[in-house]
Amino acid sequence: MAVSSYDFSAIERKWQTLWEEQKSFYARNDFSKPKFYTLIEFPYPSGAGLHVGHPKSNTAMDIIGRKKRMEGYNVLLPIGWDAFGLPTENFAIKNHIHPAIVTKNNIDRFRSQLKALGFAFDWDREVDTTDPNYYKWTQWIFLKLLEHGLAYKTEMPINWCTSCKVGLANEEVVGGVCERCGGEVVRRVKSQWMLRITDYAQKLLDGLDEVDFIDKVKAQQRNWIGRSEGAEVDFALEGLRAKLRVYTTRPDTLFGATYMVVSPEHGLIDENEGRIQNIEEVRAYQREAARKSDFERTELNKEKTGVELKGIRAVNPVTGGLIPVWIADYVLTSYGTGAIMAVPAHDERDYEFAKAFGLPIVEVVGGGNIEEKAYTDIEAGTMVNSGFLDGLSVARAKKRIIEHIEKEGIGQKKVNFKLRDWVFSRQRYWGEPIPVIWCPHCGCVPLNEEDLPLRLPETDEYMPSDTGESPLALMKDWVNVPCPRCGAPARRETDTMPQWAGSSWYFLRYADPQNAEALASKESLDYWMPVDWYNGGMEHTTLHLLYSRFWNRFLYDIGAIPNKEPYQKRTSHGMILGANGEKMSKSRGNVVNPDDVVAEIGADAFRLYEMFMGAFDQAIPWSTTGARGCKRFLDRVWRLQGMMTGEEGYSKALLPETHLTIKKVSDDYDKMKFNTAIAQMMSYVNLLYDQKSVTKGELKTLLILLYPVAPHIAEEIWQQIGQKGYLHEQAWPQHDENALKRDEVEIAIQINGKLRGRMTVPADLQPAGAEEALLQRAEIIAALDGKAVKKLVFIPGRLVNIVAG
RNA sequence: GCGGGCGUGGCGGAAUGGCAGACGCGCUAGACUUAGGAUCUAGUGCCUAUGGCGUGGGGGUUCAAGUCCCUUCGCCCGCACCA
Repeated sequence: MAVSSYDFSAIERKWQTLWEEQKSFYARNDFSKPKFYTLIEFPYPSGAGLHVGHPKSNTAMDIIGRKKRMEGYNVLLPIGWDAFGLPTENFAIKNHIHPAIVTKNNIDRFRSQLKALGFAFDWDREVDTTDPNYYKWTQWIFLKLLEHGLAYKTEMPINWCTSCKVGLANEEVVGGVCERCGGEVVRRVKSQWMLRITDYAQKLLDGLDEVDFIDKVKAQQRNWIGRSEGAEVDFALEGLRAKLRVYTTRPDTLFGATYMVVSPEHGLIDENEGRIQNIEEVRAYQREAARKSDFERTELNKEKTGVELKGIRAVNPVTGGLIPVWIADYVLTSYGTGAIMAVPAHDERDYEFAKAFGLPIVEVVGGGNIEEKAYTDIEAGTMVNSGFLDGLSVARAKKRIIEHIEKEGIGQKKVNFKLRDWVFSRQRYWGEPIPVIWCPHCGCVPLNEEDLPLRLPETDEYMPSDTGESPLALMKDWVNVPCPRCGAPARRETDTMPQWAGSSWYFLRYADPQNAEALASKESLDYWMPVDWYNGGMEHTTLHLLYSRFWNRFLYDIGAIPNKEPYQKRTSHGMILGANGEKMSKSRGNVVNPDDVVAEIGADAFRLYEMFMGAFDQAIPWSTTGARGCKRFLDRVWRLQGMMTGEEGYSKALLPETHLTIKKVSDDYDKMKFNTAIAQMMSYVNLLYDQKSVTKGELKTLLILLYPVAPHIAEEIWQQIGQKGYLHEQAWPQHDENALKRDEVEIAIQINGKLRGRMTVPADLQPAGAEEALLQRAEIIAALDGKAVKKLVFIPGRLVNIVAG
């Protein structure tokens, strides 16, 4: 072994084996100790193996967990596999290997890669979403949702990925294309299972006030839920009994509603086909809108299009005026009532539409210039041309008009959400079967709980079909079963659940992963939940995080679990970019393989570098030389052994710096400021090298501080210098505030705010009464250079600033 | 358009309103070496250098501004015809 370097591969293997044999990091079922539940997002075991992004999140929570353990907590840091899903299935189809085999191989590879990085996982609690003992409970939760009316099947237009041949949730369509494969997404009407997450919109919004999530995550969740307050108002239709109901957030502008618009899919057209004089034109417009994918429909949103429904006119309920009704695709069928009252003077879209089609624009809020553009300010402006609202502010007018319409029985206050129900079925093989049976007599019959799990049938026929029917439909033996209720011949549901299902409750299973009687025992949930600290990627903020909060809240509401919110604290790590500053991808050729890094510099240096690269939540490019620098630092720590004196305490010369290092590293770990914690340790080691010696006490403290980031080398040196026991059994060191104090400090001398010199003064020198003494100092007289002193500001320990002229 | 964030050396980045550039990378010179992606020592913001200028630009508050306020430019992320 070279003197200057340490044999990381032998050392890392040694400690990993020992930790595993001794189960050093397994959570204890000792419910009397204070607990701390740290969670990372369980990985999807893809064929590509571990990505450098995984260790970033894992190392961070490993550091937090190891430190908490040394502070006396019973720590749970579990790991598992989110293993159902399309990429595995696609790989299986392409290579003619069963998805279960592909999954097993991928998991094995991930497991060995993670073990090689030395994470302090509790490997006894591994969960796998594709294990029937696990998905039994995913299916059980589905049955509960069904029982409580939160799961339903309906015909609806869905987002259909033409490449994956699968329906997608709104959340899975990004920029008009499939989030997974980038394929074109079109709308197709299909019968789909849906989960009524919209019933939980308000609860999911309110729950955010109770948890400690980083602001960015809270903001994105609020944005996605999209609560708005307004009113629903009925507009009478000339000569018809039916009314046209609209939703508006600006009921105050009701007097300015000069026309109405319904979405192309609105029922008004079919119901009044005979009355519409230009029905041909209207039908053509509908066909055109239906043909467009959502992507095209939003892409082409620059110019407003639409057709007037000739023969249909509405009555403005406050002015009594007759106003035209239009059909246009800028009105969405999926939001509000699918119909709007258009107030062109005070809404940009209505303004644009009115200009395009020459519709009247009536100002009802004064303060803007509606000749130029719509006036949308709700803070300023006074009502005009609005009868009994004239002279009121927008806010007051809103209250008054709602009172009015409620009294008149033509509408009421209404809250709306942008959040849509969750499209929950997939027409694919590699997912949890939905445990219901369709009976010609009884309809939709849920399986009995004792018949769970409903296992995926063994088959080689798992290709998706263009018709959109699940491959499971081909398996006659499996599909055709008697109805559990009446015994008549019936068929199983052949759709499977989306990948989000298994990940929506896995954090609960970790509390008690072997339980066959319940998703987890009450005692274990009472003890472990909620998750104290959950770190994951920003990309899961609107999908996984919202879905899992929904399931957790539902399970709480039915009394299955003890806590409302699953995660007490949520943080997010920044992406690791390729060396060229771009996102890592195979096509860009800038992917860094963790195996290669571990082979070159070892797991400890790899972990250290990922924590040192920069602020934890920022996106930062990878640097191979930077990673080597971290290896260099560990070599320097290794060589401290040769400079060690036998003294158990701290040397006097470095006493303040030693205690400062304890304080800074401890505080910074807790705040996830890993980069500055490591920088402090580097500075400290540089100082030890300057001294050319280190006491045993100092080295021991340094090893404990370094241990959460670089556990293998720390344990090895600990043993090499003759320490008994293991580092993870040690108590976390405390700093002594008194020891931070120095006798003398060097402060800056500023004249008019500019640096003009330095001097050393007693550390306890206080501003009161110090001015005279300071002005006698030779350094200050020199810096003043004869100028007259006007004012003196002394900041102890920092500087003295003299205003002079 | 709405929401969130960012702008500091050649690079990654540090800085409770108090000495800008900690720490690391890279680079330069030297030492030790048969050798060096090893180690050690010194240096390294810029410039017309005993001084001056510097945290995207402009203005302001302050004894003191990367940090606070106003304004402007640029970039990134999320959502987006949500009435």
